[in-house]
Amino acid sequence: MSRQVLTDTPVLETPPAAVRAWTELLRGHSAATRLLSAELQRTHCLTINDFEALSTLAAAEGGRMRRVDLARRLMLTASGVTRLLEGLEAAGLVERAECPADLRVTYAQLTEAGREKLRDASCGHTGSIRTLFEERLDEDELDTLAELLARLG
Amino acid sequence: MSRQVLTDTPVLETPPAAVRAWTELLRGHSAATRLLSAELQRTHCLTINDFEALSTLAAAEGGRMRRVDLARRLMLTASGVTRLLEGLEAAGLVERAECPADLRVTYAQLTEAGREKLRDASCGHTGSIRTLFEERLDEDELDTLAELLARLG
DNA sequence: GCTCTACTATTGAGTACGCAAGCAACTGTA
DNA sequence: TACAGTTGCTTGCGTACTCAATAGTAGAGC
Repeated sequence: MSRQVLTDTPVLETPPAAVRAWTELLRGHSAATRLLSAELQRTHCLTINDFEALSTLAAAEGGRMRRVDLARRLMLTASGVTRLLEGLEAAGLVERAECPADLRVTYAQLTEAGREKLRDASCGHTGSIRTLFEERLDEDELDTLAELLARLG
Repeated sequence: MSRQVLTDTPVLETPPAAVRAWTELLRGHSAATRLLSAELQRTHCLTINDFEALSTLAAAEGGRMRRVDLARRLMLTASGVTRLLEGLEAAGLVERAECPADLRVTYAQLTEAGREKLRDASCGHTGSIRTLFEERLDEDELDTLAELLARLG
C-alpha cells in the first residue's frame, strides 16, 4: 500500500463565489448568533426566536398572527412554532385566540405582558445588534448586505 | 380595564440597517440551511457540519487538524467538535492521531475513506449551493456578500 | 523540583429544533 | 350528501448542539 501522495487537496484552488458566500454565511451566522443569543439570554431570558416571535407579533395587525404564518415568517416548521409558543404561552407573553371563521386555526396573540417584555428587551437587543454590525460595516454596506440576504429567503 | 389602544405597534417605523441585516441573516441562513441540509442528508447521509469538517480537514496540511482549531474554524465549541467527530470516527471517515509534542492534543485525521466520501459528496453539494445562490445573485454580488459576511466572523 | 494558571479534550444534563405521523376541519367534485 | 384531497396544528422520537463540570497536560515563576 503506497503512502499518501503529496498533493495537498483534491479541491479546486479557488472555490466558486457561491461556495465562499455559503461558508461565510455559515460562519457569520454562527458568530452573530452565539454573541447575540448569549446576551439576550443573560439579560432577558429570551432566545433569539423568542424575541423574533414577539417582535413579529407586535408588528402584526392586532398583535396576532395565525401560527402557520408566524412559522413561515420565522422560517420554522409548524412543529417548531408549536414548541416555541409553548414556552411563550407558559411565560404569559403570548396567548391562544380562536378563529371563528376557521376552526382549524388558532391565533398567537401577544399579551400585554408580552408587549412589555418586548419593550424591555428591545432597546438592549437592538443595541447589541447595532454594536456588532456597525463596528464592522458601514451604513451602505449594511443596506447591501440586507438586500442580498433577503434574496435568499 | 380599557380596550387595546389602536396604535399598531410601538416599534420604530424603519428599523436601523443593522437590524434589517440581522433579520435577513437569520432568514437567509434558515432558508439555505434547510434546503442544503435536506439535500446532503438525502444524497450522502451527511449533515452540513459533517461536510464542512471533512472539507476543512481536506484543505489542511496533511489532512489533519487539532480538534480545537477545527472547532474554531467551524464555529463550534470544543464539546460540539467532540460529538461531531464521534460520528465521523464511527463512520471511519476521520481518525484520531496523537501529537507527540503535546499530549493534551489529539489530531482529527482524515482517512482515505473520508477523502473518498468527500469526493463523492462534493460535486453534488457544490452543485446545490451554486444552484441556490447563483439563481438569485450574480457573480459580483456573491463576491460582495462573501466579503461582507466574512467581516462578521 | 514544586505550584499555579492556562489549555485541550471529554462527559453529563439540558434544549431547540426537525421529520413523520396523526387528528380535525375545510374545500372541491360529483 | 359523500368522498378525496388539502391545510392547520400537535405529538413522539431522534439529533445536533450548548453549558458546566471534570481530568490530564503544559509552561511559567520561584
